Amino acid sequence: MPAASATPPHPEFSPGSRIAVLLPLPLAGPYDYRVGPEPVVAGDFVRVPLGNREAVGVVWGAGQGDVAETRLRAIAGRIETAAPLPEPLRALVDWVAAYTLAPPGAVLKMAMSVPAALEPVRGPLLCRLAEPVPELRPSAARAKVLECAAQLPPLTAADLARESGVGPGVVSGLIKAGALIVEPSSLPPAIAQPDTARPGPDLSPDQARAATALRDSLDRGFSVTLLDGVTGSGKTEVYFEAVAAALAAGRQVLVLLPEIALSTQWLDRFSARFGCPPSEWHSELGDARRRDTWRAVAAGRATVVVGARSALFLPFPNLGLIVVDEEHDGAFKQEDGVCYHARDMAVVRARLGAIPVVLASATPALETVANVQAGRYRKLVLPDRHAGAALPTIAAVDLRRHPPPRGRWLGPDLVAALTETAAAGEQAMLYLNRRGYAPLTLCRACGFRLRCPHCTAWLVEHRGAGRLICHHCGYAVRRPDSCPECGSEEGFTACGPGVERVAEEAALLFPDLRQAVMTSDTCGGPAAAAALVGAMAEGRLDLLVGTQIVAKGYHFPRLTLVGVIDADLGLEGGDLRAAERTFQLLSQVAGRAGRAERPGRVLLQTWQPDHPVMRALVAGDRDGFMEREADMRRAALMPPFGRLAALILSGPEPDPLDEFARRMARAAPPAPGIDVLGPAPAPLALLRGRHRRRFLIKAARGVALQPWLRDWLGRVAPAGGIRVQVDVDPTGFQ
DNA sequence: AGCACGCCGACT
DNA sequence: GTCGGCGTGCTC
Repeated sequence: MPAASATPPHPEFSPGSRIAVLLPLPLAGPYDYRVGPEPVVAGDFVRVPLGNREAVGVVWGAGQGDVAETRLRAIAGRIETAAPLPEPLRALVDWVAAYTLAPPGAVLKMAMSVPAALEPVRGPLLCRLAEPVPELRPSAARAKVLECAAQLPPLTAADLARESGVGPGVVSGLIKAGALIVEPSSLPPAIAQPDTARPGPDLSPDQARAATALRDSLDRGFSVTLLDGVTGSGKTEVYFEAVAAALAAGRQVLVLLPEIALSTQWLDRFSARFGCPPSEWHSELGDARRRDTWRAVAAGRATVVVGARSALFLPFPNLGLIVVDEEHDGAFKQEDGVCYHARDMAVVRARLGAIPVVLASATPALETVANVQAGRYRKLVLPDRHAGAALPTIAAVDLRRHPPPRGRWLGPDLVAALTETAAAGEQAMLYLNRRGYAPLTLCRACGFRLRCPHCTAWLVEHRGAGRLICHHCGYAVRRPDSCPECGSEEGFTACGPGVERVAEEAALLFPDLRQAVMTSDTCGGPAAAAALVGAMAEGRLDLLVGTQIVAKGYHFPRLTLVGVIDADLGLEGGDLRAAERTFQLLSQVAGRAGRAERPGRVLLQTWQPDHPVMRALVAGDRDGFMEREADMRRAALMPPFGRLAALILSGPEPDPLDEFARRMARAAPPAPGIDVLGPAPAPLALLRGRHRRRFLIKAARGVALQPWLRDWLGRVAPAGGIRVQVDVDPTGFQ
């Protein structure tokens, strides 16, 4: 493998010495062990005794020595089938653990997510004839073996000897002489290698300039480049050129996408460019594919991996480029377990591996924009849509002046636009970021609202599934016959719209249109999503009604109208990033319209057409909007101009939880530049049957937040089933 | 994460 | 009188 020198050598530890082994468990740190009779190197996977069982861990470095020599136990053995965990990945594990305050072993667990990959390759070793058979001293016994090997399928050495009627020594002699080749019976599945020699598409001058700049960054160590291009500007084609160049240089490439399971169009484009699909990495992968892909990455056989955020922890020995596409997308933030932001950690991984990282977006995150302005990230701009297509026109529809009829959600302007689009034989999309039929159901007699017994949330009616469902814990019930509160059998009223209800209304108004609903529940798997996307792209549908998954990077050439049912939806609930996120989502949805010859238009139904988000969208003033957002955050010393951490306390009973929260508040060590806000009920005060309280910690930019948090958390010990979760740089409202 | 140790309800 | 529930604590 060329350029293997990119990975520094692994320090070796001799037999009998004391080493640190990190186990994929939520322990405070690595455990010390004694090296057995064989030396090991840092990164080696080893089996170690742990209590009365055995665990697999990774040699992390020299022992720390804080455990008595007499308590030290010896390593049970080295796992020989796996290459050592590459140094940059070990460094990333330590970095992420220190930054997120997660136990290092919990982070390592993400890098060892496929235990089966470390098991020895199954199946017996089989012998087959070498081609060509080398010159060797002939003998009758050897001739018999060679004849059998030529005529029979591959056999084990013992079987081959028996079939040939010779002793086992003859066969092993032939193996030693190179006339027989021994291979495991279950060969790793072959992975098609991308063809970098295939010519890429014709690039516009802007695209070509950006592609050249990205290619040039490949052999210059660590760098971060924001690829900032309007929707439909061909960012993918540009970074594909950098991918091709990295592959041609013999390096591996990682592309992170927010929702890989739904990215069939991306996969098609990759195959069209490189002649074969990339390796995929996401949670929907089957066990066998996961295991094979992990091994292929570790062995350097998988050269391009496209994956969700967890792909960041794959054991690339030779990574040369990382791309984070749709870098602004909230799906890159992991909210449970180890809370990390894959975009930011991709930047760290790139720095630790001394390689470039490309962040691509039409609506970059404010954090990224600030990093560009501070000179930490470079920016490449694609100002125009590809192939002469124009950006769609965006108009706000004032629902105060032109409301839909009572109980309806499509206003007269949107209905007129849909009529025109249908008459022109073009496609339309209706966007509402709310799954199900209705977000709230209440009793006709007493007004009681059906709520989840385990969460602070209303039950959402899913009429298609015939259920009321909690979107937070998955609790589902059939619609009750009588009110659980007053017992009335008068029935229930559905309040507010979900996509199902909008689709129902559209079907009523436009019975001739071929329509489909696209949400995470209607397209359960990648195959169903691909089918819907394919039907839309090929014009077998006229109208697509969907949640935010319809916004994700799809290219529907015949789509000219996008209607946003409730543009204000994301603005509720004092979230720091509500405006920014709404702007990004609506820009992304709007960007689906008019991507080919026909111009596109977008109607935003809103109750607040004067809101800065709506004004900016209508005026196409992204940069002005982001500047004003930045000004507000700067004035409030909020991220990225200050730092934020959230502490979520949860427990089975509210009273002990509140008592613990008060104890925590008293224990907070005073420090200049750090403000502790709370405790307060967390935004979901009850989730999955657990009560939740939240602290927000606000710190100045230069303050070392993690040591302070560690100090604080060390002063109080939760008990009675109470758990404390730390989220450094929280993004959602948790 | 496992697995053991340790204190309170329904059984032979 | 025991078998077994899962709460708390330890594993180099």
